[in-house]
Amino acid sequence: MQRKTRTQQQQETKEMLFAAAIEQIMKFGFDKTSINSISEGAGFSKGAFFSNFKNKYDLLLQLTDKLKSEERFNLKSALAINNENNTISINGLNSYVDQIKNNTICVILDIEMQLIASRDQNFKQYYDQLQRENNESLGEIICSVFKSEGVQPSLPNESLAQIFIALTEGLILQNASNPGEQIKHVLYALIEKEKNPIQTL
Amino acid sequence: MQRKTRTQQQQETKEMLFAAAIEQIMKFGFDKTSINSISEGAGFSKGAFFSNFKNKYDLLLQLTDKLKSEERFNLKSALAINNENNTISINGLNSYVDQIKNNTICVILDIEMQLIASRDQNFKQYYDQLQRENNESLGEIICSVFKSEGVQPSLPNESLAQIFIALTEGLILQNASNPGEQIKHVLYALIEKEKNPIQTL
Amino acid sequence: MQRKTRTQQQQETKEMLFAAAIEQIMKFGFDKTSINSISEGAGFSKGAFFSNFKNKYDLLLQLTDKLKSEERFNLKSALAINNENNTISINGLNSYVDQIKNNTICVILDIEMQLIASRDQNFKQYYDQLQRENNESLGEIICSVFKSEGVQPSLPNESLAQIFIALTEGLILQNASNPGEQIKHVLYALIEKEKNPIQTL
Amino acid sequence: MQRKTRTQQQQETKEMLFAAAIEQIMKFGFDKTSINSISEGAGFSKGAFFSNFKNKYDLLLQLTDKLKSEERFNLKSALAINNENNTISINGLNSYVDQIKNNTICVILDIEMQLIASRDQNFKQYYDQLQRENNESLGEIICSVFKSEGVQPSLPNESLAQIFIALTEGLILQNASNPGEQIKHVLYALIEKEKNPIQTL
DNA sequence: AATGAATGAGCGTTCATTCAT
DNA sequence: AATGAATGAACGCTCATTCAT
Repeated sequence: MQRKTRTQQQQETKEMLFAAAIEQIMKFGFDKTSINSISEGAGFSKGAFFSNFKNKYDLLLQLTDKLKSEERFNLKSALAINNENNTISINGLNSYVDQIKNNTICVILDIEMQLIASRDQNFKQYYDQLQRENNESLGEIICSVFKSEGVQPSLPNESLAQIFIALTEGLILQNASNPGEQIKHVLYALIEKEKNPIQTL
Repeated sequence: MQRKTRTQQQQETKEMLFAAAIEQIMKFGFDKTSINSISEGAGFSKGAFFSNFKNKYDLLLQLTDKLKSEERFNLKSALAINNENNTISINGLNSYVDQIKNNTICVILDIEMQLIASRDQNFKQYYDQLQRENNESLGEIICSVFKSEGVQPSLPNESLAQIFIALTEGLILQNASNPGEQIKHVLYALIEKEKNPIQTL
Repeated sequence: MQRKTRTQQQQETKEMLFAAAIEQIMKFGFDKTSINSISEGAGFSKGAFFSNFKNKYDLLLQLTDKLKSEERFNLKSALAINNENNTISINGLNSYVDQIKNNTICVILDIEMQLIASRDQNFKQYYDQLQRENNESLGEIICSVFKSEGVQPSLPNESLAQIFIALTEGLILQNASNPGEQIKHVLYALIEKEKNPIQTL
Repeated sequence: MQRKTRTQQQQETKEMLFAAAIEQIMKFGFDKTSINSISEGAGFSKGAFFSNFKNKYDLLLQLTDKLKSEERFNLKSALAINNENNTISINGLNSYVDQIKNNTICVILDIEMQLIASRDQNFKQYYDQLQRENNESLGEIICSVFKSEGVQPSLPNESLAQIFIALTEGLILQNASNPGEQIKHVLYALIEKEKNPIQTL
């Protein structure tokens, strides 16, 4: 008796192709990652790739969708916990930052995607649409941290999310020594700023 | 009497190749930019390219060197003015930010280079060495701004530079709506933070 | 009670595959017609193709057989009518010519097959064997026309058939404006020639 | 001292590529002839092909142009001789027919091209334009033969040319036993027909 | 009988690089 | 110094074919 249906098996193949693609795009970049090496990295031949993706660009779209979905799931989970506790402490964000910090793969991949988006209008629309939703969740989370400190951010949630992402990805890309500490430093400063609103620089 | 010496002519050829390379790497990325199209974009044939660069990788090194040198020159100039005035006001940085903000080309190119560096150890060493010096100057400038507000940054100059770059490049890459404003917002917060040192979050 | 036996169903599948194959080979040529697109054109997947044909070459053989059989059937029918009437008038041939003229599909397909035959000895033998029999019938028919005009052709029947086919297919392939008229013009000339046997050019 | 200039050498390369292409398209057909095998057949690598042709379709266009030009040259030469003698005897055409008869290559290639034209509108226009001019010359030649027998053809020159080509190519494609004899047989008939204009079939 | 995932050879094409000119 | 023909590896992709279902 077979455990796996055909559909399951194909899903597994696709997951292995995704995994190999992520690994290689991270290592070599999208352009230098060949369909052949993705397939072989996943333990298949080229044909398996084309049974699962229409072409290389389709892989990019599906991979972006997958990664952003996972990101969305993680963010929504964090928000769900927030709803239970009614607040997210800075310590809560700390662990998130630390986790992201280690996740160089995601950072490099996301920058790669943003770079592709900056050069390909079609992909940009696709990427931005997925990113916007994630930014909303991320913005809410950061906003929550502000509120847990008793302040209201004067920047819109989207900006908070973008600043957070810029810092996280930028510092990791620059191989900065303590990205997590520095992100927290900036966040503290932004929260403190709201506590002392009398700034007239 | 010849107007241009041979060396001058070659230098001009090289400059045109650099210009074409910058334009195309920005538009298409390093991998998708071919030597042929760079050469033709500069008004020459492939041969001119190989008379000026050992190979495609050599172009990357020389281009990085060139761009980072120019950046260094700009930063040193800013510092020189600083030495005259003994300080750089936030307004001084403002104009720098505004200028960078418009300079999407440089940002995309620099991110491309950092991405390449993240995947190529040899290039990473080359890039980091050039970047380190620039970070020092940039750090000094930002430090100066802090001092002009009467405070001493608690972060090392290098971190200040890296945070500044992360914000600038990250926000531009994300196509954020007011990158300049947001960068300033963060900077003000960091300066304010130093004014109210009693943070114990 | 089942309407169709299994054999009937399979035969229907095969007919649909034949129809799709004819359409696509005509449109794109044998080499550029893929098994996949034939199958999908027939409303099936690749699997149906390989259940009905050993491989692509086998389709070619069976399709040739099918088309030549149908041609043979048509020719024999025409001959049968001839046997009743004891003669075929030129007008009888006219309608045949007119019908062929419109049947560009058959012409293109037949030329395709002859071209393949000219390059593939195995297929050539297969094709020639089928064609020879059809040429005999066609030759008899044309001979009949001569006889209906009271003359005996001096060319062997096979040559008459080959000339007739060469004209029909060649003129259609060249997109000549009135292929039917021209074919008749030539036929009349050949018949007239037999009426005036004193040619000494 | 070098005998061959660079341009000459490239021309020679191109000629060898043409020769190899002709040989292989004749043997295997256009679709089954690969750029690689053409190049290797000519003694070069793939790169040489792409230095001489934009792509495979460009080869088809240039090859068609070349072959039709040569054909045009031959036909014009035959007409020039005609102008000297003021007439072309049937014997003159005989030798032409005999030569064509042996030139199976040209026939197969031309049918291949007509088949491609029947499926590709762009190529059809290109081919037809070249063919039309050749048909004019061929029509004139055949007309001349009629005149040398003291008659005026009742078919337009273009039709005469098309009938002649249909017979030549069609009989050769069918592997008919004496194509030359049969073509002459038909031509004689057509000429005789003009001598006995009272046909009322 | 029919499906369609997977194979793997092969194709057209691109492109960094070499080198004779 | 610059040209551009030629090389050959690599790429994205197609497709006939196999086979477990």
